[in-house]
Amino acid sequence: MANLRQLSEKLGLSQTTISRALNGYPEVSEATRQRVIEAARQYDYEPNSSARRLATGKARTIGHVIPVAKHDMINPHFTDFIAGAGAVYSQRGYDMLISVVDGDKEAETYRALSRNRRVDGVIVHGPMAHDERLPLLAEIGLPFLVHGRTLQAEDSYSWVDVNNRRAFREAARHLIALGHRRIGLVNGWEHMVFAQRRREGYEEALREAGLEPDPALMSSNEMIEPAGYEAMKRFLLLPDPPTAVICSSALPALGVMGAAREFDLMPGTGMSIICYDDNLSFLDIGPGGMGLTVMRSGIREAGRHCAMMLIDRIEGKATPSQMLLEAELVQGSSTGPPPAALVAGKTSAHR
Amino acid sequence: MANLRQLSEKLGLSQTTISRALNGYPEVSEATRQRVIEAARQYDYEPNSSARRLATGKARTIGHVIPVAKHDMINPHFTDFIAGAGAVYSQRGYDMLISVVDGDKEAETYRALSRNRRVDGVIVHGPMAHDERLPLLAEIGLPFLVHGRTLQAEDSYSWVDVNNRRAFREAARHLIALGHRRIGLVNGWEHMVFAQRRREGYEEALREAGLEPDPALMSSNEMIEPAGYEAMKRFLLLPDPPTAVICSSALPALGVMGAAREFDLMPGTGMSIICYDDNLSFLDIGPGGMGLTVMRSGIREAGRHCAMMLIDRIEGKATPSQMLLEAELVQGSSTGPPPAALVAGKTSAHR
DNA sequence: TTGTAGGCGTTATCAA
DNA sequence: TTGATAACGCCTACAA
Repeated sequence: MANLRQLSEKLGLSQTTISRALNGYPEVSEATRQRVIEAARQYDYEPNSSARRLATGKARTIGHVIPVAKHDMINPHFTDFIAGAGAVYSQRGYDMLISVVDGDKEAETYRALSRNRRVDGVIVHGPMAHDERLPLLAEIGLPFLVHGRTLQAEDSYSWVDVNNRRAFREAARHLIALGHRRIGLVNGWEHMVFAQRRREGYEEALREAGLEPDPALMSSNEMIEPAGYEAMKRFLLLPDPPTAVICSSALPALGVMGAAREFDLMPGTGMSIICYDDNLSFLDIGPGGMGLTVMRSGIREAGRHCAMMLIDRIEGKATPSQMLLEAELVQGSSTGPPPAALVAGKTSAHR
Repeated sequence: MANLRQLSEKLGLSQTTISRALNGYPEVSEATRQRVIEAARQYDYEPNSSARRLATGKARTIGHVIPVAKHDMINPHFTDFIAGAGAVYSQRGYDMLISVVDGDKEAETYRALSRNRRVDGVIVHGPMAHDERLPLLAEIGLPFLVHGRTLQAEDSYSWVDVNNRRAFREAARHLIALGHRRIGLVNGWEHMVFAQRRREGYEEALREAGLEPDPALMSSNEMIEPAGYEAMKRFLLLPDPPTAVICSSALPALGVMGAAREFDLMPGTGMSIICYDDNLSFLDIGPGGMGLTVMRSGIREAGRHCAMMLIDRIEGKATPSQMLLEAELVQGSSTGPPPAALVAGKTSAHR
């Protein structure tokens, strides 16, 4: 059955009543409602979404704008994020609109999305320290939620973020407690705020243990396999190489492991490794998979939270709000006391 | 400016004329058109998409349905595919709708998408040998294009696929020409048609060289790192291990490399490796990246072709059509004559 | 070349 | 509890 009118003629009821029955309005009698619902199923009727959107003024759609330059990398974490967010959209009757645009057309795209009324709100990905998208979205009045935080006024907008500073501080503390004094950091690009925060957490832990952060033991790069490999190799060629390393993500961790292996350093005994783990579905680096000790906070859950909070906001069930997720340390076999400490018997073995 | 009526009042023109001017109809005078376009820009007017969709009956949206079970893996190739498809959608004024649904609700989702008129067509991902989605979509009359092929009547529907059989035949031939006789295959799950075709191509090449395919040298599994590792390890523990291996994808290739390294087999001299390469933006396994010899066909281009062909079809510019992409052999440093042949001097070095 | 009027399929207001 | 009727904002015959 194509539309309301036809169904109403079939049933001898007005379109109004049918609409009300189907949309759960209270004023329609239970008998009528049942009859309508039954008929809708029988005749395979479903409201036309454009018509409904036009009438209600709601798009029931959330947008994700993905800027991509020609041969740009596209963030592999995105897949799992949208798996989480998308599941929530489906449950709550929203559509997910993904807009892949040239890197320099992002602002323009937000403007168009808003003018068109194609979306009720957007999720902002990969926030920079000072991100021009936030004032833009505020100006055009498009509800948004940021996955991550900027350094702008934190409580003026909605976000979902991981406590990256704490995660990396805890990781470093864990290694320090095991006896490590030379700890490397394989980080992402620091124009991404989360990477900055991660370094800060790492440095905090070092300093509170009386260790001075050494720039030679830090790298900031794309979070991909070769970047991890190169960073680790550079570390290991130092006169005073690290006995442990903290890595920012699963992909570079593969490179880190590869480099360690080239130097015959077994994870956990020759070299301790802790990796931040987004719990990517296609790359299980933690115990159960590759067995690394990880700081874990699932990016799928982050996606779910983002979707829920933005929808609540759009539906007026919440005001701008924030959520700080904590990463959890999961013991694998890639951490242990440093080789020197083992020999000197300075530390008791963990576990 | 919110809508057409307001703009028409501002300009002292009818809504009709403005609509025509903006939509490029020929009958409006050039002077008027310029004036309208200028005013639209100035007042920041853009047509409401729901209204337009309702009036035209076109959604200008392409759907992608992604079935995901609770703790399922979500295909990492998807990211690059949608980067390619999404770029085309943007250029041609289409929206991309992604529907993440429970694994068992896929059919229901297609039905809803169609009844609602939310999309003009869909891309079908990950076709099975006999895929029930195709008859379903044909029945409900929703235009679709398959990324890959089923074993159903190939010219009855539109698809874009890689010539997987040929790619793997060529890869195997290349290794055979180098002198290899024991060649392993690290494949994906064979309920995916492309994996079947890959094995067939591999077996063809072996047979034409008088080699009998050995089940002990084949594995079929999820295309992730640990699967590659386990398969390779199993191969290497055989009494008569392979001297070369063909791998289905970048992620398992990492595992294959890792296992080879554990056995002190250098890629290219101790162990030849050819990998099928989707040219994932975040994992460059070919020359320039990890340096493997690869059979390459970019999945982003595949996404582009899918999008273009489906849109052409929807807009009546084309009938159902098919496109078979060829993978290209790209020489890296992971292939060479087998160690035994080197010693015996049976083969001249390649290149 | 421009304008009038009706329709697209819903939802929402007001009256019965 | 139900029903007319008027939006919602655009497109498109048909008329001028």
